[in-house]
Amino acid sequence: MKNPLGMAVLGLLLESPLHPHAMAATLRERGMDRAFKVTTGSLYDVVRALMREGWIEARETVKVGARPERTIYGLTEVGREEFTRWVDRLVREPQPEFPKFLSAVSYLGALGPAGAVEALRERAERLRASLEEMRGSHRDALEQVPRLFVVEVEYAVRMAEAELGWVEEIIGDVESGRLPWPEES
Amino acid sequence: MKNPLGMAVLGLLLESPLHPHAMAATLRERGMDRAFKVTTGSLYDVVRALMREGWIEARETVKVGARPERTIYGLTEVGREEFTRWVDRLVREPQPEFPKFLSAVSYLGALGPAGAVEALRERAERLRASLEEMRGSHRDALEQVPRLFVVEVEYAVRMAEAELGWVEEIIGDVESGRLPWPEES
DNA sequence: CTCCGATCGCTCGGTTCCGAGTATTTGCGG
DNA sequence: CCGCAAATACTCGGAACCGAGCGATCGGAG
Repeated sequence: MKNPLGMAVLGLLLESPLHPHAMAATLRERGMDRAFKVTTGSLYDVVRALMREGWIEARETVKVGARPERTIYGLTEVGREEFTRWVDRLVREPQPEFPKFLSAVSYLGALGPAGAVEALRERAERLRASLEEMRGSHRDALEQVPRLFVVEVEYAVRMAEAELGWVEEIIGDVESGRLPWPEES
Repeated sequence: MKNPLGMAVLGLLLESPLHPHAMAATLRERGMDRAFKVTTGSLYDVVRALMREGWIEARETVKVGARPERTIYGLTEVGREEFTRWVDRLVREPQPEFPKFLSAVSYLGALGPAGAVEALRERAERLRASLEEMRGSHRDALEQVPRLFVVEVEYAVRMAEAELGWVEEIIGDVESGRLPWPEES
């Protein structure tokens, strides 16, 4: 059980039993697909895995018309406990992560001073746009639900701001010569 | 070609031809394994993929003693170009990422106010430690190589600082009641 | 009433990932 | 000079991932 999508599923079932398709739909409706990579294929794999572990159980399988059956899953007692344990662990222990931008920055030199500035400028622009959007949906959401259910957006905003700040600073450093390009390249 | 490890490989071969094992060793020596997930299995897969694309080519296969053969790979002209294109793309376009902490924070509510504070405290502690370590290795590295080759550490530090700041703030908000827990739970 | 696009709900299978295992060689403490 | 840990170099196969596809149904425009 590594896939965080499993955590999302447990979190949903905490409220009420659901069938996989409904899980995906709900997750997307609530905008949680910004925090969890929800793809149909993985979802069914994850549900199967949660079954194997005994953290969820099939409650009933309903057949409406001639459509594929829907199997409705609910949380077990163990699942309820494991869910909190899971959240707790991920909050406590920073995991080694490998964001693509970190990789790219490791080879920023390859772009040359002019190229680097140009590319960073475009990133900055895009970051500003996505920040605007996040702030908007945060405002909207706050009118519907308590702040606690929106903290993850606040976190995302904060991180994006930090990145934007850094990008802008580096642009300045390159242009002012505080970040020189060594020789060749 | 999705795996960023491929980018790392190209970046290394830019300097000189290498065999896979040496790539892994060099990557780790330089601490680049903080920016790239370097696992042996994936490495050989990635190298094979780069071959398929024609971005690298086998230069020679040497046999020393009775050890497994080492196949030494070098960059092609195409590979050199694709490398910069790759870096450029990743710098320009923020990719949707799914850090585990973001997932966890989405369900912070599940821990209850006291539990959340406790867990966040521990995270803060660990973040401070890892920041200390990063700052140290940044200082050390700066004495050996130009700043350009260490910018990715500066980025990592900046992001960790932002996260730490946010975590501390949330702890404060929970304790002061600015982030209340709605009803039950 | 009939056609078409959207929605429903899931399966399938090809890629990708990656850790455990394998087999040799070198270095070095005793 | 013996033995054992560390380094050298890669292979293998199971697991995870995920998008394309599939077959059905529903809603509503004409």
